[in-house]
Amino acid sequence: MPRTLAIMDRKLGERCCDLGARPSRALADAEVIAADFDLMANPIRLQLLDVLARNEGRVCVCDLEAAVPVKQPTVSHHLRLLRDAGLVASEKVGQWVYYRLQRAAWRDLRARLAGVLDTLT
Amino acid sequence: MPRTLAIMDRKLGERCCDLGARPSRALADAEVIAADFDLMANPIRLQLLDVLARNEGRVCVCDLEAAVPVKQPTVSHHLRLLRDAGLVASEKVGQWVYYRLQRAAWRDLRARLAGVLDTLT
DNA sequence: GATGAATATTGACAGTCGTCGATATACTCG
DNA sequence: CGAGTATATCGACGACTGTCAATATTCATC
Repeated sequence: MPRTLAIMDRKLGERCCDLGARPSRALADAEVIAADFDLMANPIRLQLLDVLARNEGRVCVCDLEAAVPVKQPTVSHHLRLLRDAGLVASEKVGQWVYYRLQRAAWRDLRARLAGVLDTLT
Repeated sequence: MPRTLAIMDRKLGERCCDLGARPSRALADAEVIAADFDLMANPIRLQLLDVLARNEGRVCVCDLEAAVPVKQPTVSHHLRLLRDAGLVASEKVGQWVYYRLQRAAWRDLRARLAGVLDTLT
C-alpha cells in the first residue's frame, strides 16, 4: 500500500512535500563521514599532514612547529586530534617525539570520502 | 649557502629541529581546501546532498525538510551555505523552491580534495 | 640531583557553529 | 483583499573550536 509518490514521478510545480524523500544514509553514518571531513577541515592540520606526507617517519614536533604559524601548544593540540583519530602515530626517541602518517588508516578514510564525493558528481 | 640540513638526510634521534621542513602549500591555499572540507563536515548537509544527488532537479525544500531531523529554519540555513558555495542552485516555481546539485562545481571540489587525499596515501 | 630542552596538558578566552522560535516575505486561492 | 502555505531571515542561546600563556612531565647532561 504505497501512499507516497516517488519524487521522480512528479512534475515540477505539481504536488509538493512529503513525497517520500529519504536520505540513503542513516544519521549515524552521516555523522561518521562528517567527522572524517571535519578532521581535514583545518588549515594547520592540512599543513602538518603535508609535511608528514613528504618526510616519512622522520618528523619531530619541533620541525612541525617550525612549519606552521601557530605556537607549540597548538601544534600539540592538532597532533593529538590526528593521533586520537588513528591517522598519525608517534614514537618517542630520546627527548624527541617523531610523528608519521598511518598510511593504511588514510586509505580507509580516503575510500569513505571518495564514496561520498562520487555520488555527488 | 645552505645552513639547514634536509630532513631526509638526518637519522632518527640525531640533530633535531629547524632542519627546513616547510609545508608545500601556503597557508592561504590550505585555508581554501579547509573550507571545502568544512562544507562537507556536517551530517545534515551530507544527508541533504544525498537526497539531492538521487533526485535530480526535483527536490523542494519541504521534501528536504522531511528527510532530515532538524526544523525548517535549520534546513534553510544549511541550504544557504551550500548555495553560497555554489554547490547547489535553487529555482522558484510558484510557492515552492526546488534545489539541485551543481555537478560541475562538485567536480571541481572533488578534484581539489582528491589531490590532497592522494598525497597522504 | 640541578639545569635545560622537548613535548604534553591545563585553563582561560574569543570566536564560530548548529539549532530553534518568532517573524518576515512571497506566492496562491478563494 | 484576507487567509493559508512555503521559504527565508533574524535574534538568541548553548556548545564547540582554535589559540595561547603558564605549568607539568620526561629525558639528557653536567
